[in-house]
Amino acid sequence: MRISQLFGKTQREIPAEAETVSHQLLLRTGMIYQVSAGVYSYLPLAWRVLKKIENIIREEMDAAGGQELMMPVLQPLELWQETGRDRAFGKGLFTLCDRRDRSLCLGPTHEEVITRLVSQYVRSYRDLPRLLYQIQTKFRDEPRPRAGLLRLREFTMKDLYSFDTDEAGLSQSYDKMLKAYQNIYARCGLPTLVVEADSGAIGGKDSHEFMVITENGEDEIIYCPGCQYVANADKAQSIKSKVDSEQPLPLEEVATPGATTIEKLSNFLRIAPNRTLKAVFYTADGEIIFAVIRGDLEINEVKLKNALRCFELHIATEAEVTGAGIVAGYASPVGTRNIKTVVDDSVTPGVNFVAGANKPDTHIRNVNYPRDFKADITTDIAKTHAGEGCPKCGSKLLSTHGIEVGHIFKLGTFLSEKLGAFFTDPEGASHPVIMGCYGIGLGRLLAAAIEQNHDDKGIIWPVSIAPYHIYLCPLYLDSPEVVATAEKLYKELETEGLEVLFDDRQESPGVKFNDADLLGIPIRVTISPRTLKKDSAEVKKRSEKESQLVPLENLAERLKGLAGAE
RNA sequence: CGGGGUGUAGCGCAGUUUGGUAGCGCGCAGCGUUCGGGACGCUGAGGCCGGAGGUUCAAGUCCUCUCACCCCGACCA
Repeated sequence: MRISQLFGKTQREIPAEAETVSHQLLLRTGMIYQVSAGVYSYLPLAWRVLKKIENIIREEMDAAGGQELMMPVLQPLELWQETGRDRAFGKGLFTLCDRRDRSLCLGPTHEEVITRLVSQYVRSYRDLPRLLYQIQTKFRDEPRPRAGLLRLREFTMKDLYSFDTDEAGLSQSYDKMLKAYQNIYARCGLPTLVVEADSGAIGGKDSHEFMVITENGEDEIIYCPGCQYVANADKAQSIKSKVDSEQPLPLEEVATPGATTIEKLSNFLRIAPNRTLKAVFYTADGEIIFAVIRGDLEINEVKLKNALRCFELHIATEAEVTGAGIVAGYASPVGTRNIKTVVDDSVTPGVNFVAGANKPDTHIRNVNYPRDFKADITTDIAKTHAGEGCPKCGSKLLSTHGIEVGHIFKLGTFLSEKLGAFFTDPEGASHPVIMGCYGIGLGRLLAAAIEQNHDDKGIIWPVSIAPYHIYLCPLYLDSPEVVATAEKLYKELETEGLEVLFDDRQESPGVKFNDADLLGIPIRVTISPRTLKKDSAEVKKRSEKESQLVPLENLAERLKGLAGAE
C-alpha cells in the first residue's frame, strides 16, 4: 500500500478527547473515528488489524472443534422475556419497535438465539457435544462508554457456545476453550492472566476472565504471591481479621450525638471500628434491603447482588430510607421488622458490637447475632483488599489492575430449561443441555494490544496483528536511483507475500521516521543515496534501537525471515 | 442516573470578565529553498462560534431552554 493513497492521516497533536494511551494512539494514527459515544468507524489500518485478530481467533476456534455460524443482530424481545434476561440487562438492552409495533432488541449477546436454535436441532445425546461460535456485532447501551475501544456500545465479539450432556463434558469444553484462549492471546502477543470472575448478567457458576495487566486497567485484580490464587476484586475472598469473642452482655443504649459515621462513632466511644456494625440500605428491584457488615469492612455490591439474586441494586435514596421508617446514620438491624436483611459472615461471631438504635443520636452496645437481630441471608458480602489474608494459603494478598479481554462461563442449564433445549439420553430420559459460553471482544483486544505494546513514539505492533509487516521508507525522492530501487523493492516484497506500507510521500526524513514509529510497523526499511552507495538498505525493527545495513541482493529473503520469525 | 468539565476551521487552543469587522499554532493547497528524527519563506483556501429562543441599534460574548462529547462513581468483551 502506498501511503500517498492510504485513506487516513496521522496527527501530530494528541486529541483532547483521549486520555488512555490506546485511545490517543488509535486517533493519532488515523485508525478510528468516533461517530457517537462508544461507536466508531474503523479506517483501513484498524480494519486490517481487526481482521488479523479475527482470523487468529477463527483458527483457534476451528482447531478446538468449533463450528462457525451466523446469527442476527435483530432479535425479538419476547425471546429475552422467556429467559428473564431482558431484566438482567435492564437498560443495557437497546430496544426498538418495528412497524407492526412488535418489540425487538439489538442483540447484546446471543445465548437466547442459539439456545432456541439448538433446541430445534439437538434431540439426542448423539447430537452432542457441539461447539458453535460466531463473530458478530453486538450492542449494549453502556452507562458510560469510555477509553476509545475499551468500552463500546457497538462492538464486535466472538462468542462460542458449548453444549454438553453432562458436567464432565462441560468441563472438557471449558478446558478446551481455556487453552484455545491462551493460544489466541499468545499469538496476538498479549500476556494474560487467568482470573476467577463473577458471572454478572450472563449468569452461571464457574467463570474466568482473561486479563491483560496494565496499571490503568479498569478492573482490580487480587492475587496471592504465595499460591496460585488470582481473582477479580469483585469476586475475591479473603480471611477476615478476627475479633476476640466475648461473653454476650445485655443490650445498653448509649447517647452518641453527631456520630453518624463509623469513624466518628469509634472515636466518640473509643472503640475499634471492628467492634461496630455498619448498616447500609439498598434498593434491590424496588425492595428496601438492609445490609449489615462489621464497621471496618466495606460492602461489595457485586457480592450483595448475587446474594440477593436481584437484577437491579442501588444504595437507597434518602426518600426510600425514611419512607421505610429508618433513621439514617443511626440505622440498626435490632428491632427492624419486615425488611430483608443480609448479614456479612464477619458479624455472626458474637462480640458485643455497637450498632445504631434507630433513633437520632443514639446507639446500642452489646449487640450480638443471632440474639438481637435476625438475618435473612448470611454470607460473604465484603470487599476484599490487598493486605488481607489469602483464602487458600493465608499469605498477604496483593492487587493490580487489568483489562478484561476475554470471559468464559459455565452456564449450566438455566437457559436450555427455559428455552426447551433438551436431549434424550441412551435410556430414553430427557435432560436439559448443559451450556457454556466464551467471549472475546475484538476491539478491546486491539486496544489492549496497544496499551501493552507502545512507547512514547507510538505503537509497537506484534508481527502477528500488525497492519503491515514492512514500512518501506525511501528518503530523497529527487534521487531517481532511490525511487527506482524503492519501487523495485516494493514489488519484490509484495510478490514474496510480505505486506508493505510504502512511504512514497515527498516528505522530510523526520516526518517519515516519526510516522513509521507512530504507526508501529514491525520492520522499517530505509533506502537513501547513503545506503545505496553500499548497495544496501537500512533495516530497523520497531522494537529495537539498533538498525543494520543489509545488502539489497537478498533483502527480500532476509525480510521474510524477520517478518515470519517473530 | 449522581458529581465535575468542554463545545469557536480537520486537530490543539485564544477570544466570553467589560457586547462593536472571528484570531493563533499545526494540518491543507500553490511556488521556491531545504532534507538521516515532526525544516523555512512567501501566497492562499477553509468558520451554521453545538442548537433553539430571547435581550439589544448590535451577541462567540448577556439571559432561558436544549443537545452532544469527555472525566469520576454503579455495569461489562
